[in-house]
Amino acid sequence: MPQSTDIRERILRVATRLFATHGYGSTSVRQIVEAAGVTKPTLYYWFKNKETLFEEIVQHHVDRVEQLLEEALAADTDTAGRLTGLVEAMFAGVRDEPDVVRLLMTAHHRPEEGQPTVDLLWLHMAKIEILERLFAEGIARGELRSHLSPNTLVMAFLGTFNLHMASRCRELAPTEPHHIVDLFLHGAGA
Amino acid sequence: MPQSTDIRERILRVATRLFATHGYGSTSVRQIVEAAGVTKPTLYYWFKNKETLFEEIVQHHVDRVEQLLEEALAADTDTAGRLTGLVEAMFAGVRDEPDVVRLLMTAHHRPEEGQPTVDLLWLHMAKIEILERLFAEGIARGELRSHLSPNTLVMAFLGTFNLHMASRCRELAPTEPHHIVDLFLHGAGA
Amino acid sequence: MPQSTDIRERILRVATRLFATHGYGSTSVRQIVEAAGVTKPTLYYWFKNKETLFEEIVQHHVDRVEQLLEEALAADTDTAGRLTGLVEAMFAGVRDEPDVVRLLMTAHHRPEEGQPTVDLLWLHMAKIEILERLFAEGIARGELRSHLSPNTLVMAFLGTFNLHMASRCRELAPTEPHHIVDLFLHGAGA
Amino acid sequence: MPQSTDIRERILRVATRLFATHGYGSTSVRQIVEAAGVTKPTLYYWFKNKETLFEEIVQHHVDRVEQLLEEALAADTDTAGRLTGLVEAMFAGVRDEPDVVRLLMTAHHRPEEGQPTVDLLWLHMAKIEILERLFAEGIARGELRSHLSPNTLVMAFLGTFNLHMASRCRELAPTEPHHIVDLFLHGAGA
DNA sequence: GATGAATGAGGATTCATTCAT
DNA sequence: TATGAATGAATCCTCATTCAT
Repeated sequence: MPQSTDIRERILRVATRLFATHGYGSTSVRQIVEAAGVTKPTLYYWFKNKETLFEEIVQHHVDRVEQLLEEALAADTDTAGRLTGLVEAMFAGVRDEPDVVRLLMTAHHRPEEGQPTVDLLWLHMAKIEILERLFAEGIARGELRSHLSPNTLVMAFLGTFNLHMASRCRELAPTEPHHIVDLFLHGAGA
Repeated sequence: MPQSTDIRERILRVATRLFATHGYGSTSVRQIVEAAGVTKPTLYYWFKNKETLFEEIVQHHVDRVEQLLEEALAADTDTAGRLTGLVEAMFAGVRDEPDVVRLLMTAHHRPEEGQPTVDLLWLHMAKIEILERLFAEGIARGELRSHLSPNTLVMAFLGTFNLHMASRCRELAPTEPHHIVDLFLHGAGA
Repeated sequence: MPQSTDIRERILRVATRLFATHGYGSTSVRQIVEAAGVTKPTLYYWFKNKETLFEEIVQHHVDRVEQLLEEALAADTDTAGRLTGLVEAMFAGVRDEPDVVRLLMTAHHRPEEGQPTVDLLWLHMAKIEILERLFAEGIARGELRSHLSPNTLVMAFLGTFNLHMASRCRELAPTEPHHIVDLFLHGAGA
Repeated sequence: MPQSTDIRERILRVATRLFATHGYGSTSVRQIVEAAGVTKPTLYYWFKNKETLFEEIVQHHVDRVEQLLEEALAADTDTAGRLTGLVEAMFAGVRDEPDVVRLLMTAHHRPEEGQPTVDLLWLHMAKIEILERLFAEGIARGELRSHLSPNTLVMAFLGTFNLHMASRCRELAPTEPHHIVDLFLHGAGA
């Protein structure tokens, strides 16, 4: 029945994979429609053009990431628990859709000079804001060192975290989240 | 006489900027030659084709990064000092050539299906290997906690570090390297 | 009930305007249906295809023009009066549907090589025939110079006439028809 | 040698014919390059795009027409002689390049909504201005009736003239120019 | 060393048209 | 009657690349 929407979803799925694999400019509309098993006019029936298709994909996943962040912040535990929960949720998301990380790492490109569609900076800004609230609460509760700039904290946690997800050499071990948060909270020093 | 090499360098410089700004596939040879003020046959005189031009650029900067890593490792101080020196050196490099970070973040794309030219993974592998040696020495000297997997350490440090360089919102403060290393060594916990 | 015919008429009206403005080949079916507020299958329900839609429009206005010509010829006055009446009637028609002149001036194009749908020559042939009868009568009555070829007369009158209608810079003045016919009959010479 | 410019000229020649035959929108770039025996990139090497190719063609012939008009005006004879010379020169031009008339009759279309590239009105304005000077001189010399508006004179002469050139059913007879001017000056009335 | 001119292949997008509903 | 969804073929244009000079 919802055959129609299925086609849209299928296009989105294969486009995500292709954009993530080859990048925006190196992915042709022909590649997308052939992989999706549809014709070119069908793609243009559902999407205005290649660029808005790309933007819709990016925006969709950006929204999902922010949602995960909000949920982690809302958990009823201490900072360590919240951070662990966040990492676990993100790892699960990556496990389900492995292409997304790569896609988001390329989303800061501007297909057309002029309007910065989805900038990596902007992308991080949203994440950063949410994380800063989390860390501010942690400091207020006395669970985090107060003399560190919140931004420095965010950079350390988010960077660690991004790199873990980007480098999927080995499968993400279930105990990994604990180690990551442990290292972040207690440091590497002896 | 050095006129000739100047042309080559100019092509490399503008190509770096364009590849970093638009990505490999969204940068055309025409854009490059127009920005460099040369003609297309001139570019093809100096470089085999677009792909090898890209690879040469990437390889050049990868080599520079590895060189910085090696120098940091060779410094005659403790682990904290080495890490601080590394961050400072990298920050200096980014200050001089801001496009490079963006370029390297996109270098994991495969322009042509099949031959993985310059893979992000491979890129990190080299970095990781060097850093792992640094951390192994730190553990051997008793300066780092020994129960943490070296890989986890690398991910935390490298990720933090990458993100700092990628987000050049504010100018990198001179005291920043110390804070970064401090946080890495002593953790965020109170 | 008349709803249905309204749709047909609306399509004809906007198609006339668009064909006249952009020409046959530069007017797309999408433009027409969007301007008419209908869907594409609706247009194809009422008209076989784009070409027959165009032909029907052209034929409709060609018929109207010929009708005006016949009526002018049938008037019960001398040649001067008939010509004046003809110009007046045509001016009135142009005032009501200003797009038509432009449309007919482009109708001599052959959308498809091979089948000359509506040829300008053919269009003029019909007009010319009728006008030639008018002038032949004028000569027979001794109202027109007899040594001029009827064709030359037709060309002079029809050309003057066409150009007046095509150039709608200023509103067509009510006294204009008299001047046009006066000039045609008595010449520009002192 | 001038092989290069030859290609440009060949493109212009066949494009003129095709635009005149099918109209701007119904002539494809593929048709043009195939008829010219070149490839598409070659056309785009010499011309920015289809629209500027069209505009250049139109402008070229508009310029030629205005030049003929100026020359006719400069002739050292009376008004009748000047008009006859003008008609003869135009007929000669049409004989050499028969497509041009049809082309100019379609040039009032606006390929893209917004900027009225080459408008028929504008085209006529230039012609009209020059002819009005010619007629003004004729009136000043007492060779033309003075109570006729110059604009009416222009419309009559230019329209007659246009139609003669557009309808090339039979070859333009050498004596035709005299008849045309005779009719214009002395009128059709007995 | 460097270039004007050319090309085969492919880019994104839209065309006129139709089917199943 | 009317439409949402789909299509093969064509649109204009640009791609990376090369050759003769």
